[in-house]
Amino acid sequence: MIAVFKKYITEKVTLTEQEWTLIQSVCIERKLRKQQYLLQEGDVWHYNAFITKGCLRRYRIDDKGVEHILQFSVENWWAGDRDSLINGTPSKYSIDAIEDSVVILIRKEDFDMLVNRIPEFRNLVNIILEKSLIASQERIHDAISLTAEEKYLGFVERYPGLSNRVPRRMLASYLGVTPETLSRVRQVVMKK
Amino acid sequence: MIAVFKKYITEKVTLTEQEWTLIQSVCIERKLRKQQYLLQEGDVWHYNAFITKGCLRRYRIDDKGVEHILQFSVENWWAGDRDSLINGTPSKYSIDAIEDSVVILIRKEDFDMLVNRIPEFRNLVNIILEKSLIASQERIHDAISLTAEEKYLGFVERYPGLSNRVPRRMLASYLGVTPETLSRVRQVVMKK
DNA sequence: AAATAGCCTTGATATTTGTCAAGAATCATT
DNA sequence: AATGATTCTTGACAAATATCAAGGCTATTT
Repeated sequence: MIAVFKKYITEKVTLTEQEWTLIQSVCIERKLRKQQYLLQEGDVWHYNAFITKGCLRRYRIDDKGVEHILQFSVENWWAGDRDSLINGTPSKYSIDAIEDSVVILIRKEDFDMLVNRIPEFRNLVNIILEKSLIASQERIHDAISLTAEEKYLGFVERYPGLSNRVPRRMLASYLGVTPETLSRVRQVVMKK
Repeated sequence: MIAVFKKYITEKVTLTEQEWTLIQSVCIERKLRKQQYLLQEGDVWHYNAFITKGCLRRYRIDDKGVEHILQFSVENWWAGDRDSLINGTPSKYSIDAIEDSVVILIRKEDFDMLVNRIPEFRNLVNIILEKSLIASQERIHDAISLTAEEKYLGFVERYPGLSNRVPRRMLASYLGVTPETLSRVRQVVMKK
């Protein structure tokens, strides 16, 4: 499964063979069964996680016990809790697998080492950060501006395929509406 | 006003005198009258902007002509449109001054040069990026999870002072509610 | 200080979304 | 294939928020 990661990396940057060997040497592959936790609320997060297979979600649970999903991560994307990682604080989030998944973990110290030793890797990481931030801004815009229907259609357009892959109640949670509302929205959309 | 920027920088990282001189040499100071644009929708953004005085807002206007504010930036914070800056695409946002303001502009090429020549500066920029991303995640959570009242109280708590500094209709726009709703929410909160 | 314009609030009403409950459909396990 | 458990949908109703309209307040300009 590390081949997926290698493909991802080498498509984005050109590395020497030694550099890739160095990266590979700090990669930890971990399988996750559906429903299994990668991170539980309250624990401190020490890794960067790259998904080579499957789908994960990061979410929080409010006072009333309702889940709110901040992120879905599928193959070729990253997961984790930056806040906990950087500040060393207990995580407010939980991360678990929506499908049987495989992730590659790189410990924070190792990741920092890679960033310092491989300039191309640093660039890549920076670009990912920038893209994440731009995407977050877009999501904030949608959250404060759009109706439930617009949010749903926007999601389907932005992440084609994913809307059929995640359970509806989770999609509803991600969009910030109830499952019932999403169900009705979909019904209306179908008729058009 | 550049003294404000120097103070900001030197409080965060230690620089040699030459390094600061280099930074200063690419700083462009610009005054903005209240209401004046720093960036207009459709234009390409080429800078990083640091606010030394005043308050700016970044916003979008939807099909119905309604403004949606993505960000307020006050003294000692940054403004700009990363998306346009990085991708060279026309901006979806406008940025203008809520108060008479002073900003320091650094052209993209110059900024990249600083990042490459001054390792400490690169670190600083990275930390800012990380913090911005963490804050964005927090805002997404609030947007999809909280009621209007909770959003308002959260804002007041997170940005004390700012809620009295920006016009209420703009605060409402930032929170994703109408001015009328914010007005009513505040009325309820006052009584408690 | 007067005039003007924009902003904020308040009320009445409409719309959207949430809540609760029940039945149907789907999925996982045996 | 049968069972049970979860998820999804649908309906009736409740609550939250938006819309529209009017009046009062505030600030800016003259």
